[in-house]
Amino acid sequence: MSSISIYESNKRNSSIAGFTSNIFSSNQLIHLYSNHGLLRDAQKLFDEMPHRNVFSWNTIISAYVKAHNLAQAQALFDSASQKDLVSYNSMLSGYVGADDGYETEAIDLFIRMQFVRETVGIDEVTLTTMLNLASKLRVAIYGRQVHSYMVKTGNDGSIHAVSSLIDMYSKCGLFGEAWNVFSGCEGKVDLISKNAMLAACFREGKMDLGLNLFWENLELSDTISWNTLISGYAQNGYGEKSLSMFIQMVQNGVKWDERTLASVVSACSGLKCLELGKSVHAWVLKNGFISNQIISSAIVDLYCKCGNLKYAESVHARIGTNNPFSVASFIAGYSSQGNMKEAQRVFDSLTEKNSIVWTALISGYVKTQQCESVFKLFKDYMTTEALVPDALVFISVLSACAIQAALTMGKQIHAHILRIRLEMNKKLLSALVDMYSKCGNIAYAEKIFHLFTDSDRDAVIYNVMVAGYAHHGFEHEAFRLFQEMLKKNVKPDAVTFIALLSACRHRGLIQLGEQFFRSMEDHNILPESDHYACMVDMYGRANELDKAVEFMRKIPIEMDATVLGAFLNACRVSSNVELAKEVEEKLLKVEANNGARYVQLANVYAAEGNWDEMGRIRKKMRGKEVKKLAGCSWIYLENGVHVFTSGDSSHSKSDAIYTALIYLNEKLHFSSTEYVEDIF
DNA sequence: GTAGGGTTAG
Repeated sequence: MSSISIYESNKRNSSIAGFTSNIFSSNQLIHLYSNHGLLRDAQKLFDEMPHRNVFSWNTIISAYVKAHNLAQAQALFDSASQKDLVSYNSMLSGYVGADDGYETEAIDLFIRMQFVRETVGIDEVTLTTMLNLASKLRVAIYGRQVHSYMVKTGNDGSIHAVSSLIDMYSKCGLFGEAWNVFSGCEGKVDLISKNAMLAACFREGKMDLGLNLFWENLELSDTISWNTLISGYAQNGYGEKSLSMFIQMVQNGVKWDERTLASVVSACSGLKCLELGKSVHAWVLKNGFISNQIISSAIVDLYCKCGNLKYAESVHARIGTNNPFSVASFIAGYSSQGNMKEAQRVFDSLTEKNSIVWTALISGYVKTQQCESVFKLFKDYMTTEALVPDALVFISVLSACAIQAALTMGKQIHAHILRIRLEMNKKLLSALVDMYSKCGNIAYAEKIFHLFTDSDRDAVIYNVMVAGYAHHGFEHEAFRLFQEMLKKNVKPDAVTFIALLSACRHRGLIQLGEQFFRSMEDHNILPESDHYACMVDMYGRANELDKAVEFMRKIPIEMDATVLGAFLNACRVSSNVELAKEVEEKLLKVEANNGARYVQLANVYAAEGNWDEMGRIRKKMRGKEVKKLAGCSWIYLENGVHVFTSGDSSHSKSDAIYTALIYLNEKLHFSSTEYVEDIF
């Protein structure tokens, strides 16, 4: 109604004031139509204008940019009889803000602007728009170049520039640079740049820094600031803090919106808190928020994370869309239940696949240790996907390489990452260190570890390197690095101690192991079953069954198969069949379907020549129809992977292979004899 | 006097 009355008054004005006023009011009206989504009316009015000025052209171009009709915007831009810097900037922001696929056009237009710089010019709007392109592409070198361009042309001072720079550096993985920009303009920080810095802190996992920033100047905060905190905590795995921030937000009388709600749902999923999630779901249904795609896909994710895929399917079906985010949740949900068939099915059902679903499926195959499927999918991803390569995909594939000890593949992926100049973030570097270490190349792992600057070294990367040293038998290096970690005030976590305790158990360093275990309390880390299992295994390997028994008595948590299995091993080493029998019952209660456990049990009895007991276990195994997967070795050749089990003769060239093996064995024998002779 | 650029959700 309001647009009609303005149209009426516009007609009246034009009859009084003539052309200039007519152009002015028409421009305003076009803008108004566009803001209300009435693009046809806007176009009609534009077409009917007897005279237009540069504002008319810019307004109609922007109208099409806003409506995401870039083809039409571009056609108007190309045919416009009057063009100025605003026309260029409007078109540029259209390309940059497009959902996908206009990056080249944006760069081309920016280059063309360099040629008309004398007449049209380039200003801060142009450059902040280009910063957006850099953050969208996550390519820090572009962002840096634009930043220096801004400095050179004196376009880096305004508050618009500051928030864009913070956002760009943060999204490109350069938190330190973002912080430098922020702290370099103290005094004139506004709400938006503060919010950008808050988001940067939480993106980097620096929650305390973000929280301080938030409370320091509470007057300078709005719904977006609160939303940033609530979602930031949820995304970093602090569901409870996220929910308590939401409560504080309500208590402070701050208006919340749909984004707040989406984050609250995601906090519930993180906590696997089905009850609370369900009540939020009910509330969402009652208040009509279910039509919001992001909220409803967050609810789908909630049910998937809680393992209730039936509920998730029904919510998904009711929304009835092709939403890639919900599909990614299903893929993760089915993967965590080991059901890759269903995961693959929902993936295949999606017509338009984004990086998120690719990442979800690939990491699903990694979790279920189906590495060949990972490599095959990765090939498809690289050849069919026109998207910006996602670091998370590379991280997943690198961990598949680590599982398979596929060094050549890992090296190729590393080279590829360098070639496409993917920004090396911490997670990617950690994945590389882990890959090289687990593929047996500790020297390369070390090299990459040293690429981390001191301030970049967090607990995760230290853990990877400490574990790497431990696995390669360099326990002194592992302990040294742990000391360094403490000295640099990096807080060790549960994983750190698993690495340290493993180093001790492999070397029989009982006293040191006990010391590490006790010191966990000083670091406020509660031992988990893996730690207990490490300790039991340590005593077991050192033939200290008494100590293992004593330790077991003190374990305050319910013992799972890892701990019991370690104890069983200790019984085998100390040839104690009686205790083995005791633990057998408990072990088969908690893990009745793991074939490997039966074999382990049978081996304990067999080692003592107790064939009756062994036969009994074998029978038990048959009755339960459990199988143990045969241990195997494999080799990568040009045309793929070849898997061998002991005494395997199924390979088409097995005769030739065994002949070569006999020959190699002889060679090996000779050389090891020579080696021994050298020493003595 | 009108038109273009900055922060938060799955």
